[in-house]
Amino acid sequence: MPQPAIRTRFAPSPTGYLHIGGVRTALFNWLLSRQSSGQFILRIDDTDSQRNQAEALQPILDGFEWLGIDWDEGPTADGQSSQGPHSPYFQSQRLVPYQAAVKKLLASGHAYRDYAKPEETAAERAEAEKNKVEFTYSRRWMAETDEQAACFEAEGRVAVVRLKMPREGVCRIDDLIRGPVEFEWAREQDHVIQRNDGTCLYHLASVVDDFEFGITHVVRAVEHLSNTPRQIFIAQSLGYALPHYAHIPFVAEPGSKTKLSKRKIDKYLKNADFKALVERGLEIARRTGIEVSAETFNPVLVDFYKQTGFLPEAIVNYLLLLGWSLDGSSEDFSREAMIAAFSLDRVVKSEASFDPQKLLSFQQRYMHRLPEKQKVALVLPFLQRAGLVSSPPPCEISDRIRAIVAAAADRLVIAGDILQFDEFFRADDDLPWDEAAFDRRIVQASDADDLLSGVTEALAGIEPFDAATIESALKDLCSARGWKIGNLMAPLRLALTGKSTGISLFDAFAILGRESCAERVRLALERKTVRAAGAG
RNA sequence: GGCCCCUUCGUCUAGCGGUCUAGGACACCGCCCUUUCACGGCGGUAACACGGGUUCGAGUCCCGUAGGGGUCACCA
Repeated sequence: MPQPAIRTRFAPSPTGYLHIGGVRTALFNWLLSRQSSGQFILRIDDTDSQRNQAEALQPILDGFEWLGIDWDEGPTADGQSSQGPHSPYFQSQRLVPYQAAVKKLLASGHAYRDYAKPEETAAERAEAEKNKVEFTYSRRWMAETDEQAACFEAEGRVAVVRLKMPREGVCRIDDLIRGPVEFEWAREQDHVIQRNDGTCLYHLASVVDDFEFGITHVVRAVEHLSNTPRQIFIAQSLGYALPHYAHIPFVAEPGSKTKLSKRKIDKYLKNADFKALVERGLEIARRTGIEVSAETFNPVLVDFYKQTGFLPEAIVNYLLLLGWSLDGSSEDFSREAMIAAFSLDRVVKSEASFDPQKLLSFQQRYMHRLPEKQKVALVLPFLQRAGLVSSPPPCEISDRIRAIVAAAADRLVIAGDILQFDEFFRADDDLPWDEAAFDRRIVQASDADDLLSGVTEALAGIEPFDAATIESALKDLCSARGWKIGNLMAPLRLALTGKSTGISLFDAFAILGRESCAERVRLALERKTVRAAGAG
């Protein structure tokens, strides 16, 4: 039996960035629409901002595109216009239907013109606060007739439009995730729906749009649960059929239950895992010449993942499981699988905290499965941005990248990690030395000279110059000279790469080639002499 | 503060009255593999917030308490 088409929406404000929690909300909406062959709509909630909108919207659109969350109706990819049967999808361009709704509400007596000055309502609030009683607006400056309005206007007052909320009874919401939730109408305030300059506010706009766009399911974060009654009041007063509501828990801070916010980076940096991820990203950014700070470049924002070379599939899979599960053990979901399996009734009710390590483990899994060819394609732009490889890459460099990607295997977790293998793309005399390790294993090691010169001699006779042959040649060398292979590895790795850890050393030999290896060993010995003299 | 929501290992979660001496994943700790670092294999530590009910029987149902969170704008 075909399911009725579900129309869902995600409504970002153009803030200039895409928040990871927002992505999860969007993902749940998207999934729901896709499994019913319905539509997912992107609506831009910009009733408040007059700022540079296109610019602030672009990162959001780009983020969704990168993640593969596509929308059927909403802004065009460049954010300049709308596409879809209910265009436009920018709230800033929908003043006419909003004002029509306000007019209707006014006519039916569900709203009224209020001529109070902001300081007058503020004073009423303060009074209620002082007396420790619940604030209920006196409606003293309410105008229900034109006559009353004229009177207030004669005093030089200007009106806003407020909802005339019920003052008895309860509002019952049958939430698809939380079950029935009740609110007393009397505790609701006469919310402003139209400002004194004629522009409309979010709640009114949102309800009108949800109706006009034919939204069947409003799936959003729990922080909206307590303002659902006023939206229901607006919808019912306008004669709209109510959409289904589903309030999902928000994404919480690492190790906490507080809502994840991009403003509290300093706090999250105290979490070791979060900090490690940020630093890893910052290092990649530094090497690729992106000017960023932890403020604007961190795992709360989607751009971080894009810029450091995460796989969108891994992020989406991780986010799917943050607050939803199919059963106790299924973790791998392809796009098709998650569309088929997702359901609102298996959304967890409590907040889920963001865990950078678990995200990383998903990334590792997806990277592990990625065909080598795709890994190479993923990694190349990072090398180019870092200035280690030209564009387009010379043929022999492509081979080298392929070889390094293969040798790096699972050491390459995010694409930007390729920059840890920069020594393979540098000139022999341009290695970034690990000074401390070099001093300890080569300068201060009495046998380093013997070992390294021994290798230099052996190098010439290795044929073919591949990892397996090199390995057996070096092992032969060791047994001939009575060395332990373990003692040889550390100084040799340092000489060849400047580092104390990395890919298999035999692979490193083969990738660098005979001449480079010989040259690097020679340079290391030369460097040892210089440093030993300097120390003495 | 009022109202509303939430509460199983450190974290994400399974559990819809008996099969739970609570299962899986990440992390962590051992061991194996190994030239380093990873991967992998094997094993281990670790949780039902508390108190009352209901019931033959409660992680599972009900009521309290505590804790956590959200929300109370001419923001969205």
